[in-house]
Amino acid sequence: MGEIRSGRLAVGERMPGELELVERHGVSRHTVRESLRVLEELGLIDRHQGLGTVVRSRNSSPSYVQVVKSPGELMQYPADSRLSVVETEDIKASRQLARQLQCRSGSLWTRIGAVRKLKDSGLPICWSNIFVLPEYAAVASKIGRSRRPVYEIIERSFDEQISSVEIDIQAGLVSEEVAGILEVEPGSPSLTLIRRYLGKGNRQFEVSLSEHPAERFNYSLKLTRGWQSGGGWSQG
Amino acid sequence: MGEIRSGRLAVGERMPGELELVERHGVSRHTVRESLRVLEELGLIDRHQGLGTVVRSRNSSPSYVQVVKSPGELMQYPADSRLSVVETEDIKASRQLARQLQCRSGSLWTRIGAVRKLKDSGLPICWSNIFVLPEYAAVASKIGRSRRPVYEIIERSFDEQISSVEIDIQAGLVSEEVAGILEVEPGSPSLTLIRRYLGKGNRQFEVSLSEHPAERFNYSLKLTRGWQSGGGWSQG
DNA sequence: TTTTGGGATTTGTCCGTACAAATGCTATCT
DNA sequence: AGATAGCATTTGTACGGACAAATCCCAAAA
Repeated sequence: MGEIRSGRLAVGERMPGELELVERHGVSRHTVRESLRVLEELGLIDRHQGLGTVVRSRNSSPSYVQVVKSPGELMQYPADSRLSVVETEDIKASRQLARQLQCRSGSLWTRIGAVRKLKDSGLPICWSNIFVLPEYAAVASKIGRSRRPVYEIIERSFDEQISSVEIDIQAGLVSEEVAGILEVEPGSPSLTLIRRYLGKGNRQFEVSLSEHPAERFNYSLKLTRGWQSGGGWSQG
Repeated sequence: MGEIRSGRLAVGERMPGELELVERHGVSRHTVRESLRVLEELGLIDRHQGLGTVVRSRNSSPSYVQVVKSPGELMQYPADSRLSVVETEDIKASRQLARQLQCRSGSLWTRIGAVRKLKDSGLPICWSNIFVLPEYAAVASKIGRSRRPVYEIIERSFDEQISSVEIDIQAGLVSEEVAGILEVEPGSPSLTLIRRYLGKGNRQFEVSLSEHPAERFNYSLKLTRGWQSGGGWSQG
């Protein structure tokens, strides 16, 4: 019933209108519309009132997805570890820092220097430079009071909601500055994570630069095979 | 219009039938059915012909997803780089190696040692120990002949299909053994990726241990907010 | 020449009808 | 008591109709 095929049309081309498909296939408009709805949900077509239906893609594609319940899961720190603030300051991003933060040179941030330690042993597992928008500077006083990640404290304290997270992972050597805080030798290997949190309007509201002694932290991810169907996804 | 709420019913309970909802809300059956279809696609209800509609869940949950078209995108190497085989051998996994490969101690693998270099300058960007099942050992002769990743060569050459990929990321220092091949000082920082590829029946068929000089490689990922809807996902 | 308004076309929303398929319950038969 | 058939209920599929909203094109007016 109403087997609609877009195989003969190029991507970007206009499909026959609903009423033409009704005539052509000898089915009701209801049936045509139902078939088109499925195709749209599969991401194969775009439908526009007044304009018509355009081919978007010839086939739906398999993909691979990693899914986490919350960005907090991305941090992968032990539950019995705590972040405590060491220092804060208001800064203007230098060109070099702007490159790391992926923001405009000269833009204003509040920097919060903090160390994360295991609760029982006091072993430090990371040193973080957390940059937040100045309008969120008050978050500094709440860090360490709860186990919530910083971004989440911001979400709850201000009118903000995460839309995406970007993470860069690099290897390096612990500098003299940070070696004492982390209780390691300067020059020992470290894993650095730069996490950029984007909120409403895709505005970047927090960037965390976290350096971890190599033997105290590593990072894992898992992706499973899934299928894209027009703005939606199914896991295989 | 046909605002259907399942808030008052427990999971597992039967919802009012379509015709009852028609009466109750004073809309047509078409409208009721459309609303129920959306709820079903969100995974909140299960509908059964002759039986009725059952509540499956109270809410759909937000999540965060990273989506890539193929596991090849995960490798993040420059397009103009090539992998070339240096050595291969059949091995039995020691206890230490088994821990890294996450396989049984004593299990058999074919190890393929290979270096990845930039094509033009010949600059080495990574040293890989690639472990494949012995039945896939013949893949070694195909590496370097095409730009396809190893797992994909295996997929195409044998009856295998990826179901998931697991990646561990660690920092360390380049050893004497590998320093010459990578043309860096021993003890300089490196980023190591352990990639485990699982195929049919979730059987692990390839594990790659790849070590990169820190300044020649880093790793990025991006997750965006999405919604789970009963076996499917939508990006926010 | 540019702008505006009207008409044609197309998809979107909601109404109604009819019949089929699936499920469960009850009554009757063996 | 167990099996079978019929009926009621419920969802599934497809038909048709009417009107609204969005888009584009063309002709007329400024």
